Amino acid sequence: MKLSVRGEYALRALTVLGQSPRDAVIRIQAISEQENIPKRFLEQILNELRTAGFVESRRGVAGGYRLSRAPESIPLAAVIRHLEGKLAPVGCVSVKFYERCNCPDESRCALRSVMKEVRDAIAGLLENLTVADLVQRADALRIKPDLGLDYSI
Amino acid sequence: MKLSVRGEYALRALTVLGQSPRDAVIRIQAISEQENIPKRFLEQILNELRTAGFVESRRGVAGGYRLSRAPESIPLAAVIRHLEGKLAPVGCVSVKFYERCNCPDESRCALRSVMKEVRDAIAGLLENLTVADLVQRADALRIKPDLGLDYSI
DNA sequence: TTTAAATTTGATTGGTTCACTCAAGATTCG
DNA sequence: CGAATCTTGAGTGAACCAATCAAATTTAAA
Repeated sequence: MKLSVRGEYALRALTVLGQSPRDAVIRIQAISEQENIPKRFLEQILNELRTAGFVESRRGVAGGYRLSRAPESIPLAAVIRHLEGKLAPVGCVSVKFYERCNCPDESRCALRSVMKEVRDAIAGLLENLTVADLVQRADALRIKPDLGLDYSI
Repeated sequence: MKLSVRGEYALRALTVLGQSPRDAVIRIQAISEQENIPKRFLEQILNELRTAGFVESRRGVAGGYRLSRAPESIPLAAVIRHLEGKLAPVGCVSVKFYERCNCPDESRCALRSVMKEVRDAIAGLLENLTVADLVQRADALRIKPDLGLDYSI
């Protein structure tokens, strides 16, 4: 899997919506500023999320976006599949976006058998994580930031 | 991670080389025919693999390519990193190709924490699999093909 | 020593995707 | 009305991808 900037912005935006009260609508402008996402680009992305059914919008002066379902029922895998396509590293091992490859015999392709494992590892994680998990992690990280690889010698 | 056709061809070619006696050189033409890879493109790819140190070549009428190290000591992760770049789905969680992202605070980014897990799952697999595993699987699959999703109702 | 077979090198093509911008329209509320 | 917002579709410049091509170099065999 590879996440383009578009997909990254989408998931960050969904996290913001998930952090807000369920019925409140949030303006694009607000998300754009808070998350440092180009506004015009975010308009486009939120619109895709709307047609995909993840969010709903309200127009006009008191308009904005909100989640259209509970954050627990929006798996990250579903969002990524809508915006980026397959999770699998190659088409010939994708479950939802299968495409035949040009190797002489797919059923005896060693590379394919390895890539299947990679796909399963990725999908196994992303099917079970939802927007609610993103929200929960954001909360946890607010208190205890992940300093990750930033160690000093 | 995403594997482009280039990387896929590279790994298939390495598998062929791994299947042959250690000191034999194999012609591009032969690999191209056996694996159904465009010859001109394969030339370019094998050349990259050579400059990266995975294979060595012999020129002239009895020329060809062979692995430059034992297949057990060529991890798939190393090959993919050379040809495609990072394994991680986003730059901000990549160990070898880190790049800062534009989120307001990386150490408190929920998405980043999720993507880290994805990266670890991918890298955990690909660091431990080598060209020798590809060869071994190819042998196993020759006898017992993987019929995978091709079930009939 | 000639010649054919092979790799080597580097340029280039045509197509696609990416990240982003812009402009004009539609909707809602005060 | 009019201001703020979403909606829609088009368009741009850069990068990337898969593949091709031409020419140079190397080697072994005849």
